[in-house]
Amino acid sequence: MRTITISKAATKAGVGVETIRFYERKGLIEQPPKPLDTGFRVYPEETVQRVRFIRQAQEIGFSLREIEELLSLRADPSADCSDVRDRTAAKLEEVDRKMEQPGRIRSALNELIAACPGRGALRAYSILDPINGAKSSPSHDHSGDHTGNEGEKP
Amino acid sequence: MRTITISKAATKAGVGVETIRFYERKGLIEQPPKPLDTGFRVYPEETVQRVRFIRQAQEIGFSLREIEELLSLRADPSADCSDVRDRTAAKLEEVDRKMEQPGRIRSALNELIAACPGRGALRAYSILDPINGAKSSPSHDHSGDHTGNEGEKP
DNA sequence: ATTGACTCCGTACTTATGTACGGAGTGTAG
DNA sequence: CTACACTCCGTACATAAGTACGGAGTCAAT
Repeated sequence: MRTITISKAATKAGVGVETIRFYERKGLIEQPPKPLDTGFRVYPEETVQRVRFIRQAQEIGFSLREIEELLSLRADPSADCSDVRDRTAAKLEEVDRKMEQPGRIRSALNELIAACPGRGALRAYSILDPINGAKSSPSHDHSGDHTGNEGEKP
Repeated sequence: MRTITISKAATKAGVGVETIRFYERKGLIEQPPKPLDTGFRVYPEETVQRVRFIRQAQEIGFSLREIEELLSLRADPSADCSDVRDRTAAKLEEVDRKMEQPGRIRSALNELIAACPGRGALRAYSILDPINGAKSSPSHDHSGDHTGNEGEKP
């Protein structure tokens, strides 16, 4: 198996050496073997993929703790399968929930682009409008919305 | 226009009072008028939507700074439309990029669920495998991948 | 008018996620 | 063998995003 040094792994994964060590301390990547003669870490190439996964998962709003959970999901003969399946399904729901919002933002941004160059766009138009389902009348803002979540203290 | 107090706004938006004040300091929500007699902030209901948008955008990995940019995208007669359009298009790309990764994670999770209950699953199977396009042979791992990003220092 | 909830402000504390530093050991090209 | 890059470790520093605190003013009900 080809192995690489920490700086090579870091470069390939697009992070700093310190970040690798940080993830190691956090338990996100396994302590690599450190041959006794040198004491230097040697990494399998797989580690690079792991670090890249971590960065990408972070980009879409997963915390390191959540990413650790994602990475711990494994199906192997020794695992409690129904447990793994449950936790995986939970994560799946989370991901699905995460995908809804970008969709809304996407259409809002598209509407914004569409609204912009048109000379007829007389009223101010922000990204929040399509999201909130704004009416076309700027004044007389009947904002008594019923989006649930009426947490008024008793 | 119906107005509400800070604690009501916070409750409706599902955040703490301090968070509202924090967003205000950061410029994410406009300083609401504070009538001279009382000095207490009065919020339009719209603020609640704005705060909710902020939280949702955060969930999918936007920082407060990025969210401020999103919120500043407005089409109105006084704005430089082509500029707004460009910035909006840039954000749109960013959102699209963000949506790719959850898709990959989604299928990886699904594969994991599928692989789990099957008795035939002899080899360990983690979320990284489908993402990295793992082969079925556990040993003889030819990991010389060419995912670009060869940053080897000269 | 007193009480209890709410508000103000500034400042300090906390958690997550890295980054940087410093001094010592290691490995290698010339 | 020397110079230079790379590695080790622990600790300190940095930034983002809140969260909590303390003392003082305000409001609404009793």
